[in-house]
Amino acid sequence: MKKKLSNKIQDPLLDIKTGFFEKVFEVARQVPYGRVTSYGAIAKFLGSSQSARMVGWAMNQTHGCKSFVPAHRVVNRLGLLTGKHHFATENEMEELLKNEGVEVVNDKIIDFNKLFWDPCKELI
DNA sequence: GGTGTGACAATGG
DNA sequence: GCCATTGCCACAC
Repeated sequence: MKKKLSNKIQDPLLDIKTGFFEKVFEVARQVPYGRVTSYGAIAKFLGSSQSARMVGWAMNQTHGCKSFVPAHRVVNRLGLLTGKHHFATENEMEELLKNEGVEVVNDKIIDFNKLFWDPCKELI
């Protein structure tokens, strides 16, 4: 039964068509422990700084991704956990960050500027 | 194949 | 400094 018509974006490794998701996942996995990054940073690293939305979209696929992607380390440029609602539980993202030593208050990362991890500079 | 949308970002008033 | 608008690419319908 080949019913994988709309399920094509289930495996990022197979998504070598565009390679966009693959890059997003790869970068996301390279985020060090206790550090965070923004969608724009990843988008910029991918060469599509204006397509930050796609990064968020890619994160949405991480749910169906077999490999673990630290999507909790990826937040918007304000350090706000905008994507927490997409996790299993809203607390999960916050707890994960706290577990890594990241201070989170009101779904916002404290010292986001300090914890910010820029793939363009760090991951080269 | 056109339209809408999406976990954003940058810009303008 | 905040609200509204625009841009952007890929995917779902």
